[in-house]
Amino acid sequence: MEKDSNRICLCPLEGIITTISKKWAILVISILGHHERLRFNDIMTTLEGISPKSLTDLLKELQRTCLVRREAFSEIPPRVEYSLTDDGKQLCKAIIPLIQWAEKRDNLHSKNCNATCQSTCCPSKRDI
Amino acid sequence: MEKDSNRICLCPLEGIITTISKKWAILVISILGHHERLRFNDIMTTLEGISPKSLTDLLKELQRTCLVRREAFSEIPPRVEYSLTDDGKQLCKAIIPLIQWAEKRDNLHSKNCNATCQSTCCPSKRDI
DNA sequence: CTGTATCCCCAGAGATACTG
DNA sequence: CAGTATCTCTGGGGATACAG
Repeated sequence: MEKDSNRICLCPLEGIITTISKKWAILVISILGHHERLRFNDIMTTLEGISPKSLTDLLKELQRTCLVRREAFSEIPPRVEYSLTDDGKQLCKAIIPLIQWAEKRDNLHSKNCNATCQSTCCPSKRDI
Repeated sequence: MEKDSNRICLCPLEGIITTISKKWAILVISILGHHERLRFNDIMTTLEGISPKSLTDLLKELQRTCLVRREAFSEIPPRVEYSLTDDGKQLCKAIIPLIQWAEKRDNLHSKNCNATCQSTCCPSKRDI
């Protein structure tokens, strides 16, 4: 029982958890983290399966929590670009240990991840 | 765009996210991480507000995913102790950067976290 | 192209009462 | 003490069609 961690407050985490635990959220963060800026449809097609409503809902939530920035250009046809804020980029880094832990654990528990990933479950692996 | 992270697969994370994003999940993991072993009622009272059903559901999920171990003793009255598995302990460590990021961010965005924590929102701060 | 506007559905979470 | 058994209800997520 280390003294330092005793002082850690879980409140802020609870807050952000409600955001990043939303479906697709981490995927969007990660994908944006690897592309600098992306348009609505690019994200849609990369995610393969998300509905426009779900994606706009999510993007709004991510804007609200200052993780994602939205830039609209007054053109015809309209162009909108999404990118991570500095906060979003830091989050991207903060979850790396979690991803690595999950990956290591997954490899220990089952060996079929690669097979699955090549097909449909994980578009991010191909596109990131 | 770093080459290494390009190879990271998000699949396993997606899997674990569905578990740890459940309400109370991270709180339970953290609390167990700081107490070695706890009984059902201890967790209940520490969490302040969770119903027995929600807690059993969650504990079952955490056992299913090999994060928490359950030990039952054949006594009257019955005694059951919960503790983290090695996997659970590693998870506990893996989310530290996330917690720190969230905490730092929370301090930047609003200064009233401490006030809130002292009251009701964050029993973990008192009890961990 | 970038979204809204609707409608629907059910899994997750809570409240309450009860049991071995 | 450590849970089950029920019931309820909300809202997140999806499908689809449409709009600026």
